[in-house]
Amino acid sequence: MAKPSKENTPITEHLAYLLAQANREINRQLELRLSKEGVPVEQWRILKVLSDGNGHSMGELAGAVLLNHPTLTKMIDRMVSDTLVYRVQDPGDRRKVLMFISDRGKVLCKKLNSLAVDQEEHILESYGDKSTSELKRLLESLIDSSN
Amino acid sequence: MAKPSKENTPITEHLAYLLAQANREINRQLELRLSKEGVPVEQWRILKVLSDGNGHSMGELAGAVLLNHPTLTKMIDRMVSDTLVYRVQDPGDRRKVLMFISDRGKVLCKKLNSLAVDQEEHILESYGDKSTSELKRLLESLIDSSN
DNA sequence: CTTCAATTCTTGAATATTCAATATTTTCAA
DNA sequence: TTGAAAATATTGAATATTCAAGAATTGAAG
Repeated sequence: MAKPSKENTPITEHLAYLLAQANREINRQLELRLSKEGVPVEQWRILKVLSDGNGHSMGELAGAVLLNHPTLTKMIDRMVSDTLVYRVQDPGDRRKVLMFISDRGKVLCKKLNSLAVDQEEHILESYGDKSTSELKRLLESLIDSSN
Repeated sequence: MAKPSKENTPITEHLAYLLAQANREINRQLELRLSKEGVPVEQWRILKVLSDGNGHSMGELAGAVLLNHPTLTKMIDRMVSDTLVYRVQDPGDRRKVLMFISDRGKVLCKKLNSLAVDQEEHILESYGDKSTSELKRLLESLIDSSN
């Protein structure tokens, strides 16, 4: 009888793989919806975080929208050109830049939110209410336990 | 009483976001382990899929390792240079290229598997046996329901 | 005070990914 | 059997991301 080693487990059974696959699929669907407004998912996240009206530093934003710092800087450059957001130097700490959402950004964000809600609703239909909330709960606790 | 609209749900409660966050974190951890052998996660996936010893076409591989086609081609180019895998034209359909793992690839794959198992074990410890298998189950069914 | 380390953000060069176009082979209908 | 459409993989140009270095500011120890 062979030793029951986990080393030969097919890739499709690894948690890391399942997460990547699910993420890829859901993200692809969301991308598709948001492309109606020509906006990448990351920009929607940025707008959503900023839509509390407060200023958020670049470092804070980078963490919140899951982008590393230089990538965020360049994406923000584009969004500033599109007048969706704007920079203000933090008066309390001049190393920091505070990002704010513009009026135009708010308008766009509303449209994007509704597209995103459409998707969540679509998932709820095909996947089920119960599974969805259970999955969310488990993901949250996985994220917690990883820190 | 305001209408209970979902449009203002914070980003952290969206399934798409939770998936992205969990994926990012778990992937980062795996990356860290595999970097001991200087191999990106995608290459481990490729080696693992090919380690059944059969030939796999590029299209098949691309789907299995979650890379799009041109990206895979270029990654395979590198792996061929490193003599981890090799190409054979499919005799039955000469449009296709069949990929095979080399002996060197097999040796590397073994080491990588054990690093990956380490990680899964680490997750099991901190996150729990039950949660892990429940999460896997839910992810699988989410993926199924998205097709 | 002053200087040195740490924090925050940006920049430029090196890499990697993606999109559109191309080349090759197969399929299939006329 | 021929010719057009589909399938498969690669390539090259355009974009995007990352890594390492740089500039500015703050904090804090001496």
